[in-house]
Amino acid sequence: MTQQETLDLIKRGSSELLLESELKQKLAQERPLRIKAGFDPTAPDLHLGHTVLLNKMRQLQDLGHHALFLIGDFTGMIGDPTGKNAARPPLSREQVLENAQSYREQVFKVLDPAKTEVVFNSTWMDKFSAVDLIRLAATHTVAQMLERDDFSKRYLNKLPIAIHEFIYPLVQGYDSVALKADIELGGTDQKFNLLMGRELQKHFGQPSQCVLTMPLLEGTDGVNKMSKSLGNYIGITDAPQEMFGKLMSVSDDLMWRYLELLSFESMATISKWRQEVIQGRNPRDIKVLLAQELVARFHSRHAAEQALADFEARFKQGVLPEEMPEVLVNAIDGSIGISQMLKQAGLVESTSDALRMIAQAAVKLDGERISDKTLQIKAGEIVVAQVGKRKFARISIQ
RNA sequence: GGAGGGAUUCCCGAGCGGUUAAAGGGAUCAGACUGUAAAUCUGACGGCUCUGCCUUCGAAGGUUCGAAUCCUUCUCCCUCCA
Repeated sequence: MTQQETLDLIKRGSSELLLESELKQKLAQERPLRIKAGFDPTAPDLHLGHTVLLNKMRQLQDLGHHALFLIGDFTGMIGDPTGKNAARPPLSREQVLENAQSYREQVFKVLDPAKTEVVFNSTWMDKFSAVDLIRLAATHTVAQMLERDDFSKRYLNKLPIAIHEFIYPLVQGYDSVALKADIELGGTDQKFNLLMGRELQKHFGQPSQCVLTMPLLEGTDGVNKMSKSLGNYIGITDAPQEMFGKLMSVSDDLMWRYLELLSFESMATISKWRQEVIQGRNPRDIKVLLAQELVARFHSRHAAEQALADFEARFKQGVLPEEMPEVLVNAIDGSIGISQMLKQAGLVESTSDALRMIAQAAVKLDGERISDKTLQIKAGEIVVAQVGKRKFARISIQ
């Protein structure tokens, strides 16, 4: 592969590469480059949004480079920055380690374990003294900090910015110094922090890292970036059926975006599909291909086929899914009210919610629509309950 | 240190003594329609032992027959001056 080809491969799907000329020089050294990417220790459930970045990291590993999977436990232990969101309780050492383990399990579905080093920034930050920190802070001015989009917006809108929030980018940047990173990967929203790494490396007499930003993947709502807290995510540990279903529920427009950022199909194939859809092919068919590819990647080929079959049976023919949560529910005096049962089974949020769902004709028991909200179910019975289109449970009454 | 402004249900945002579980919008959920899509239409959207009861309007007290609305103290945020 020529250097240009390598470079094109690295840039594929990315949003921005800074600076290309420096990366060329680094590549010319023909040594494994140190690829850094940082992760928050608080959200151990990886979703497809994370995999955009991880796929790129994997690609670099396949080119022979060394991945540094950084868990920001130091920053995580400080807690949530914005006073607006209810203060997030700082994580304990145990929680951090637990989360890190969970990361490992998930991340190696994408990354090559042999070429990955998992590191924690507490390793060096715990040794930082107050003086060190002040010196680090002295490298930048408030005006420079306010260049960050997030800060300037909040400043303009008269929203609070806590002092320690300024520390975050500095620490993140310093991580690059500590790790002697050659390239740092991050979402486009991370650009400021990534550039901070460049500045600080220069300040500490190191060659500056290159910065490769990846586009942010929109969540299933098609608007906001995929995130767990917004509930618009598809987790890589989601069950095959769930993953399949979530992918199928994505809008047609968003489907193309997902193909571009998540599929390993060549760009040529994807544009061919796009052409076919313009000529009348049902976009649904393409979505099936996407859903199958991803389920197969995170589970298995078999699971993907199973999920498709299940999907078709359920929604084309209205058959109940084969697998659903099994729940035990306790009756009182030999029977239980329907709303109580649904609540205990976790199909609705509250009794009131249950009553609402019944009033809205959303509840089915063994396929029969229920309209009687005072219905009692006897102990010893086993019923298949459905609320809405997607929520099912096989409930045993005790 | 001084002066002023603000905190409303998931979010934004009305309300400024009773008709207010609290307008409107967004998000969400359900039903219809479909390709479990989008768009659209309809409805729901604090909790419960549910024709009634209980708890919410930053927190705690107080005034009142009655408070999200008035008073006091406190907490937090923003702006300007120093």
